[in-house]
Amino acid sequence: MLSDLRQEFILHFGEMGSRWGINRTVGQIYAALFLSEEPLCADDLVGLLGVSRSNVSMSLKELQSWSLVQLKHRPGDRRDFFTTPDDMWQIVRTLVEERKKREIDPTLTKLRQLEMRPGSAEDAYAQARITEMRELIELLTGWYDQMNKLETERLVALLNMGAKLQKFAQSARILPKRTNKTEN
Amino acid sequence: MLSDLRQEFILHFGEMGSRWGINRTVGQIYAALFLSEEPLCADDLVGLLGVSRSNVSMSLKELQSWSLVQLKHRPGDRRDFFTTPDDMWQIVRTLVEERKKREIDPTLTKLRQLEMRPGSAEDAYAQARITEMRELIELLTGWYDQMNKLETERLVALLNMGAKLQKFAQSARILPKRTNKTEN
DNA sequence: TAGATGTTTCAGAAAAAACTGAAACGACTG
DNA sequence: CAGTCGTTTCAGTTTTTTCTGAAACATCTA
Repeated sequence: MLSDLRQEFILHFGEMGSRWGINRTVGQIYAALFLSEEPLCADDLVGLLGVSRSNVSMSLKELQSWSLVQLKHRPGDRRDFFTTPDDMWQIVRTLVEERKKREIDPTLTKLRQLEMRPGSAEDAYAQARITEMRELIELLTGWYDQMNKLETERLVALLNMGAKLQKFAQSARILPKRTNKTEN
Repeated sequence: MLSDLRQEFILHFGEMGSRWGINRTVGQIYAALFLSEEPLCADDLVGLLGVSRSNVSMSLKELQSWSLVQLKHRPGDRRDFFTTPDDMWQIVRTLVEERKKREIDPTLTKLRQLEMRPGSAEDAYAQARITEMRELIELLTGWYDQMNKLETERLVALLNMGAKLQKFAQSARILPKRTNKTEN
């Protein structure tokens, strides 16, 4: 039912899953869908992966909440079929977007909240460190938002231009660090 | 011993840890070190976090394997003290580097290996998909390697130039896709 | 070398996460 | 409405991961 090639790919993503925050079955289901030209339904996955029906159901729900799978329907068939988007770039964008939402945004919120706190003297260093972290994250996410606006073609072109981009960076004027002093 | 502010930060990173592949104690220890102006020793952390000595020991080892903490020694004191690097950028670089090593590189290896396989007809689609994934990952990591070469100052300047970078991308010539045909 | 101080290891306990089967549910269909 | 087909939920079990305390180890010091 499943060629060695696909088997191996699927198992790899199952294992890999645990290094991310993803559980094995979710990883395997995603991998199976990714490699399948045809949409698959829950029972297909049960057969392919040998896990329980309910596990498949839960895992698909999880994948849907990540917007990583698409629901398809066949005319005259009540079952839900699933695929991954054809466009790999779309997949990457979704993945980054969702991870940002779940991993970065809550942290940013927390950091801002801690920063606001009227700080006792003993916390001066900690608060400075928190600010530093917040600023860095904002810089990175802000930049990411910019990149995300580009259409895929331009983005690919940009990524392909590693060397040229380096040159561009050379020309970038480095702004003096902002200090607390009011400099005139 | 631990102000509310720091307490909260530490707990947040403990929770957050699980969304990454990191366990709670590891996250908490890292957070505690991050906020501490002074290096801390294992027993300090036991006191601060209320976990067992051996847990702290294991977790510190884990953090060391990630190169996320630095060992310090005080003259005339046999104990190991730990800090996080002062430079946030260094932290980010390390983090990305290590995650790449653990999460991307093994996958890339596996993908290449599967791609080489003499493909049976039924695997044609799967293999095409694998190639697509491999190429995309290579593009992204290749680009990352370029960025990683920049000194921090230039990198920051570049990141701060979101808008300008967009314009730059506009000007980027979009190269025609490479095909198998030998074009003259 | 005996003792003091600090770190690491490891087998088992505790906690958390993943998974299952069975039952509930929902929505069409004759 | 009764039956069919498919999905979802959930209490309980299994598996995995994390954590602990005790013992082993290592190094310095009197």
